[in-house]
Amino acid sequence: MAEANDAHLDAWRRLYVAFWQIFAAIDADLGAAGLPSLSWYDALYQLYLAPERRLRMSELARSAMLSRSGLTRLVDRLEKEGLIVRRSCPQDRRGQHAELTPKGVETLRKIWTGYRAGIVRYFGDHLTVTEARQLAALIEKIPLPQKT
Amino acid sequence: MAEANDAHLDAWRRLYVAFWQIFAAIDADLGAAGLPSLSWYDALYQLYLAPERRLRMSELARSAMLSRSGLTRLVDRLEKEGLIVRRSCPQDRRGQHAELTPKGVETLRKIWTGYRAGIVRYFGDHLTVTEARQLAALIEKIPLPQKT
DNA sequence: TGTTTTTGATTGCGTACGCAACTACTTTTT
DNA sequence: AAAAAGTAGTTGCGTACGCAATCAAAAACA
Repeated sequence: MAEANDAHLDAWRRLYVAFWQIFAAIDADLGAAGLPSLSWYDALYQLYLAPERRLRMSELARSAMLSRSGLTRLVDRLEKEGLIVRRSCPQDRRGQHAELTPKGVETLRKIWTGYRAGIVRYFGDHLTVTEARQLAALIEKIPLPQKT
Repeated sequence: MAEANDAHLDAWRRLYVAFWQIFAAIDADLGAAGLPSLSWYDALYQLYLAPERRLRMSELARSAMLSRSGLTRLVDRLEKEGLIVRRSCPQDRRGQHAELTPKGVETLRKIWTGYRAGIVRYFGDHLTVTEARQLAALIEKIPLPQKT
């Protein structure tokens, strides 16, 4: 294990504060614009990326960074709004697919418009393209923690 | 407003995913070690930094990035554990100070031990000192959002 | 000075989340 | 094939949070 250098701790602390503030500012702007929050975006976006725009509940939970029970409730809310539908999975009768509806795609686009504006305003505007690439490259050096 | 360049959006997305995963991993390790979570650390640490180790409730709410009501409840829990005490403020009889107790300092140190280990493990170990400084410098370019 | 407005903190209420227990189904074992 | 173990998703319960309403005290104003 490397030494717990001050430079690392300092970098983490700055990142921590900046991230939370930016995140909160973006989410607040979305709310003020009458748009759903980022947890909805994350789930809808993962479905949008998936083949046939559907995922098993557990897969979606992992990619949306939620517990399984948390995801069940989030899917309940999304389904109540007609943004997704549950479909029982033919291969495994225990399983469910969450599938994006056309209305869900439309909502995803609306959220993205506001989300992108927030990213630009609170983050992108303050970095050049080169700096953004440098930042991305630094982040890429950090492996995602393994769930143990 | 600058153009919403792909490099910026890409950098944000990587930062977003990495931050959440690291944060969740650290918090999970703290929980597994029987230590309080990072919201406690944040509040206790802000008090630790403050002159006479006390702050007005509103000040603490801002620096701990919580709503006032959220902070009231957090302070309730911390006070119940004896980590802080409320003291009514002589200058303003509406006001309260939250003041760190010796037990609070001790708990802060315990959390920091685990927190630092998590930062090292999930973040610091994957960057050189130079890279950590570069990352900190990039983050510093981004101003904290103004509360509007 | 008395009244209105503002401010600091708390409380009621609703929302979102995780953990552990549960149900239903599948896979493995014997 | 029957029993045991494992897995997918949901539900009960407890926790943490924000918003809006509230109360007490201070500040601004008349």
